[in-house]
Amino acid sequence: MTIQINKHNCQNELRSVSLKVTPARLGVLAVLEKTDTPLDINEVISYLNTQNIKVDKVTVFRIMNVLTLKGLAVPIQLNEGKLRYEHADKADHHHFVCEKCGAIQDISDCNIRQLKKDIKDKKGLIVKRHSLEFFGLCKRCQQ
Amino acid sequence: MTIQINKHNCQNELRSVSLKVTPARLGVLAVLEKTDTPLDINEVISYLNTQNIKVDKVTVFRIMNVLTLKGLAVPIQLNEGKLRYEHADKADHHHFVCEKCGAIQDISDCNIRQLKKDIKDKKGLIVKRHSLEFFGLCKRCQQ
DNA sequence: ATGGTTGCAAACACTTTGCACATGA
DNA sequence: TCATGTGCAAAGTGTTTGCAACCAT
Repeated sequence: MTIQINKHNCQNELRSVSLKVTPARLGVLAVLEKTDTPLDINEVISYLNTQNIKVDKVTVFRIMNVLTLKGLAVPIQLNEGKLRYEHADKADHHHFVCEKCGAIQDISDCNIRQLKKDIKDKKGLIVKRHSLEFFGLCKRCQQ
Repeated sequence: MTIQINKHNCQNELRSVSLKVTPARLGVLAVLEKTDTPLDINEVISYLNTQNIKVDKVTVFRIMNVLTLKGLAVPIQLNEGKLRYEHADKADHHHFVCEKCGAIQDISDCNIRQLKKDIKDKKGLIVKRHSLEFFGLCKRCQQ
């Protein structure tokens, strides 16, 4: 049931940006939708495999690029030397990365609007997007 | 004259963290000190070449790693798929990257302290460092 | 003298590209 | 049907590793 609904949503998302509906794209959108932490390419592929969707890594890279281009996915970088991706609908927050165990959790509500305004007023720069990531120790790793 | 002073400083910096003083390391520290924008490995090598310091790329990577480990340099990532480095003494600010021309400029005073405190109080996470980068259009590219 | 440092070759991880084949609309 | 999407091979880029030779202390 839920799967049907999600699948339906994903189809509409793809059609809304003039992309053809394929199993690989549906799977990628579905996992981005159902997952809370940003995923890297290998994690996406693992998920697709559990769903019996067989995709080449290159294809996933291409899907991520086109989803990013169309605004359905957002790439983020957590200083790992690789990109992770989130569903665009969830991308209005930031992340906390535990430096010890690598756990990633969301930090919402960064209230950075004022800062952007200052940058425009004082420096004349137009900020279109920003990245803000925190690194430290999660609860468990503090002990 | 200035060069002498800088060289002297760099030597002291290296000794203060128990690193041997070598031409390559002196050159790297010098360029990090004299440059305002964060540099990638190739830019560092180009500079070293202008100073007639011949170094292998691998060596520069190793120097960057050890300087980072010792706290003399700070790596930053501007969503380019590669690292840039700054001298640690200049690393208490953030950056603005023009999405059109690629120009990088400093944004100081991010006043993010309150945000860190909130994260600790509300979520119990200890933030040791953060990255905050802005992307948009610089003055010239707005026209 | 000797342990840290470097150069070179090779490997590694992530990502992109070219091209022929396959597939969705 | 036909533009678009995919798989496979290969290449590109950034980075790390192994090892022998080198050099700062």
